[in-house]
Amino acid sequence: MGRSPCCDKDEMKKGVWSKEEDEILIDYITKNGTHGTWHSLPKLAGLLRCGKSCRLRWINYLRPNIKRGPFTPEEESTIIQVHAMLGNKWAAIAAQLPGRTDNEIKNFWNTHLRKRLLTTHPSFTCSDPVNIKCESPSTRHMVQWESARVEAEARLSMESHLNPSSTGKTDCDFFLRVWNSEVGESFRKGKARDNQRVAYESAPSQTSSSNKFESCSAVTMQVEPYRVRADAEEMMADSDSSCNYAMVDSSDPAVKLLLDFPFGNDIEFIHGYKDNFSPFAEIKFD
DNA sequence: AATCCAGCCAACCGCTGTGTA
DNA sequence: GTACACAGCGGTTGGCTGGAT
Repeated sequence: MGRSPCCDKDEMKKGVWSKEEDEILIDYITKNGTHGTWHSLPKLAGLLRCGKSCRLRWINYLRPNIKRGPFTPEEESTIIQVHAMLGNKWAAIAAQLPGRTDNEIKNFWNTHLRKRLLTTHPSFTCSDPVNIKCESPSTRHMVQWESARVEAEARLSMESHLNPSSTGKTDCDFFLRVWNSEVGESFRKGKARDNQRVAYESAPSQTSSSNKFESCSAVTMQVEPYRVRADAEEMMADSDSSCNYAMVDSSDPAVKLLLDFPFGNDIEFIHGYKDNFSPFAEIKFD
């Protein structure tokens, strides 16, 4: 088949954008929005750039609410943790950091975080998510997400149980925030595409996180883990008989990072309950 | 002062996913 | 079902900058 090029490259300007070009693009989008096609935008705006270039420039640099400057420690933690779960899904990671772009996060990871992790954890693998050994990416992600969600719910339920004065809206709901975000959404869509048989109710996004937290409580704690494992095992059997549900290696630095929450190490409180609801049941807790 | 080199980051390239005719 | 157009994503490149020699 073959496809016509997106633009006539000989006629197009490349390289760094000038201030004038930026102004033209901003002016056009301010007046007309980005509702048309990026393909036609440069022609309409009077720019000698291809549509892709305009889109990239707008998204990564010119659009409102872009956050510039160094990454905060909280942002770093978020990047490391989401990366530990998803791997090099920069757009998904960026969805967790308002104002940050996938390109910026990718660059930051490649120039700072990866080196730092390689220094502190020589065995660290840079692109793989948590080391659940399954050949099917969709299955692996399914297990990871469901596990993370269960653990987050458990954490919250336990915390509110131990601390009734808690509002239930703490930072330990990290995973649920992610789950309720674009990342979780894309995951759920991907899962639907995969046609897995797993009965999977629950779109947590149907309710607000805090509401869900208050309602899920102990029932969820008791039921979900078993269902998750059963579902996961069923999926393994369905999707790939050779797949080894060997679970994660606790020595994997990615797992350690995942478990190392940025807002206080509250992992201990689930130790006593790990057989009930830890998705990492085979991890040896210290 | 000149050169080299490594790090950073904006931008490009090529591929994939999705919608549509 | 097929071909195509387009948007979006992730990997890679190349120019710029600042520090070292």
